[in-house]
Amino acid sequence: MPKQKQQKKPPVTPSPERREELLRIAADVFAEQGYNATTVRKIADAAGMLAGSLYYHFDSKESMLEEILRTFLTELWDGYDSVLSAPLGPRETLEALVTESFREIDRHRSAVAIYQKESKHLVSQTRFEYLVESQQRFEKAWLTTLERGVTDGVFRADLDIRLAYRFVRDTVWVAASWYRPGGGHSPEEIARQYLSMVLDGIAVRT
Amino acid sequence: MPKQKQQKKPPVTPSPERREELLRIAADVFAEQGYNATTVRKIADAAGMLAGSLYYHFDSKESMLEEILRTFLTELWDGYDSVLSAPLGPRETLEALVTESFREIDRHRSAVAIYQKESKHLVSQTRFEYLVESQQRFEKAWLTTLERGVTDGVFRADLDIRLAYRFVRDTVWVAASWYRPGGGHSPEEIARQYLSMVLDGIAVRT
DNA sequence: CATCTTCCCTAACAAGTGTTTGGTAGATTA
DNA sequence: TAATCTACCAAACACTTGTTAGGGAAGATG
Repeated sequence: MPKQKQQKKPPVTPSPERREELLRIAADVFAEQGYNATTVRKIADAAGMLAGSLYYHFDSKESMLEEILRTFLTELWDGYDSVLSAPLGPRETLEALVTESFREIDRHRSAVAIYQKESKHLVSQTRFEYLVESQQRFEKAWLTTLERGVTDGVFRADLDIRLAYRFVRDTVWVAASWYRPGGGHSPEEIARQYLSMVLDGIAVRT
Repeated sequence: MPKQKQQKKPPVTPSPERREELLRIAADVFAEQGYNATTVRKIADAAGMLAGSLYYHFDSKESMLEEILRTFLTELWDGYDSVLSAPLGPRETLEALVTESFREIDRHRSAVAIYQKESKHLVSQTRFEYLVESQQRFEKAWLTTLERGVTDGVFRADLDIRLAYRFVRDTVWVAASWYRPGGGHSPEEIARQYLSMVLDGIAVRT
C-alpha cells in the first residue's frame, strides 16, 4: 500500500450501473485469486481497461472490497430478517435459513467466497467493523433457533450447542467454494439434500 | 516477485532443527495473515531475525510454503493409509477417517488452514501438482467408503453421493478455522460429536 | 456552434516486494 | 593458534504495488 492521503470522493459522478458491473468483475477476480493476490491491474484487465481508470469509479482497491461485502451482507440480512420475523417453529426456521443461505450463495457466489477467505483478517480494521456486527447477529440468530429447537424437543439435547452451530454454519457456507450456478442443482435442491443430512444424518436408521 | 534466476541449493548446510522451527513460525503467520499478505519481513520479525537471513535456510518464500504443505500431507497420508488398509466396515472406516482428520487438525492446525485457503490457486502451478494428486486420492478414498456403506446398507441410499462426500469433507476440515488446541475439547471428543451429527443428524428421531 | 460531462488513457510516483551479495561474530575443529 | 563452519546482519537490487495527475475522445446539452 504505497500512498494514502485524504479520502474525499471525486467531484465527478460515475454511473451506478458501470460501478456495479465493475464490482461484479472485481468480485470474481477476488474470489478466484484472493484479495491480496489480486492486483488492480488484473481487475482492469478483466474489465478491458487500464489500472488507473478504475480510480474514476472507486477511491481505492479496498473500497471495492468493502462495497462488495457490504452489498452482499445487506441483501443477506434482508432475506434472513424476513425469515426470522415469520412465525415459524425452530425446525422450520432452520430449514428456511439454510434454504435462504443457499439462495444467497447462488446470487452472490463470489462475495461469499471472498467473505470466507478474507473476513478473518479484515475484522481488525475499523473500516470493516460491520463484519463483526453481522457475525454476531448471525451467531445469535442461529444459536437462538437451535436452543429453541432443543427446548421444544425437536433437536437433540445431548449435543454441544455451539459445536452444532459451527457445524451447521460451516456446512452451509463452504458450499460456496465448489458451487457453480447452473450446475444441475438448484439452490433449493441442494438445500433440501443438505437439510436431509444435517437433520437426519447419513446413516440408515436402525 | 522481483527476480527469479536459477534454483540451485546453497552449498551450506543449515540444521534441520532450525529449519523446522522457522517453518513452524512461518506456518503460523501464513495461516493468520494469508500467504500473499505475509511478507518475508513479517516472518523474519516473528523469528527474531532479518528478512535476508531466511535465505540462508530456504530458497524462497514459495519453498517454505511447499515444504509446509508437503510435510502436512505426508503425515496425513501416513494416518489415512493405515486406516484404509485396516479391515474395517464402511461405517468404522468413516469414523476412523474423521477421527484421524481431527487429530491432524490438532497437530497441523496452521498447515490445514493454509491448505484450505491457498490450495485452490496453487494447483495450477506445476510445483504444487502433488496437491492435485493428493486431492484425487482423498476423494477416491471417501467416495469408495461412502459407496461401500450404501451397498452394505449402513448409509442412506437416497442421497447424492458426491454431495454427501463434500458435506463430510468440508464439515471436517473447516473446523481448522476455529479449532484451537487445548480449548477444552480433545480432537477425539470433537470427532465423536461431529460423527454423531453427521451420522444421526441433529433432529430428534420420531 | 461551443461547453460540459462522462469515461477512459498515458505516464509517472513512492512505498513495498522477494531476493542477492558480501561480510562477520562466535563456536567448532585441526 | 589458525582454519573452518554455522547462522546471522547490513545494504542494496530489480521489480511490483496501489495510486495520482493531466489530458483527450465521444457524446449530451446549451
